[in-house]
Amino acid sequence: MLLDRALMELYEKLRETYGPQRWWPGDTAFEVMVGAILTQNTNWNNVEKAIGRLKEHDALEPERLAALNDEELQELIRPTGYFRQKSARLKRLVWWLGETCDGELELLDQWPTDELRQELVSLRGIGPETADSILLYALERKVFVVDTYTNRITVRHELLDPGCGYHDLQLLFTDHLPDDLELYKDFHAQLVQVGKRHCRPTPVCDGCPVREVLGEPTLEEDF
DNA sequence: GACCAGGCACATC
DNA sequence: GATGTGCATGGT
Repeated sequence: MLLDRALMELYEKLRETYGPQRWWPGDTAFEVMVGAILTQNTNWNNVEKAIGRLKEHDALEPERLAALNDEELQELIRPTGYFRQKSARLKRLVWWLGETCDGELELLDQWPTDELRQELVSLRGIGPETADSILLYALERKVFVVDTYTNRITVRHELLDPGCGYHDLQLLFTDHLPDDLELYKDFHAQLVQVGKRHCRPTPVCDGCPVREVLGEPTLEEDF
């Protein structure tokens, strides 16, 4: 079908432009989960600072992080912004890990993806994107991650209507791409790369590789 | 100084 | 169900 081809062409173009992204950066599944929360509406540079501080304090494993009091944790993650909210979100994630697998993340391998996703989004502070990032990059589940850039790109190029929901965006990709975990991982990463450079609230169309595949965007108002 | 970042929850209409 | 607002630091 037409969309299948267009999406794969887009992916090939992006990969050719930016190279394989090897996402998610992080040494352990837990580090990936922590990063997924810390990066909410936040530049990755700031997240790296916070992760580095957590590592310095040996706090990048569930038990050690749980042992920090709120003020200590907030201070370590301060560079990411929203540090009061995010410290609570991290604490809730760690609590949940304790309840479900006693902090042994390998035990989550037994769980069906749907159930894991339901559990994750039921935690306050973990929405659809954060849950899916955790599922895809920390737990290696075949889930396509949708973010602001994915939204802008598809809407500006009229692949979907403005106002489409998270699930609609997800289906656009899962319905039209091969069932391939590594493709899901790298495609999302590529969309972020091109998004940062070209798909900002006010588009920076000059030299955008997306245009070469999907044509000129219809210039909607900023979002 | 303004704009923006790899969101989410909650209030209000 | 759509729309608006608070959360907060740091880079460009």
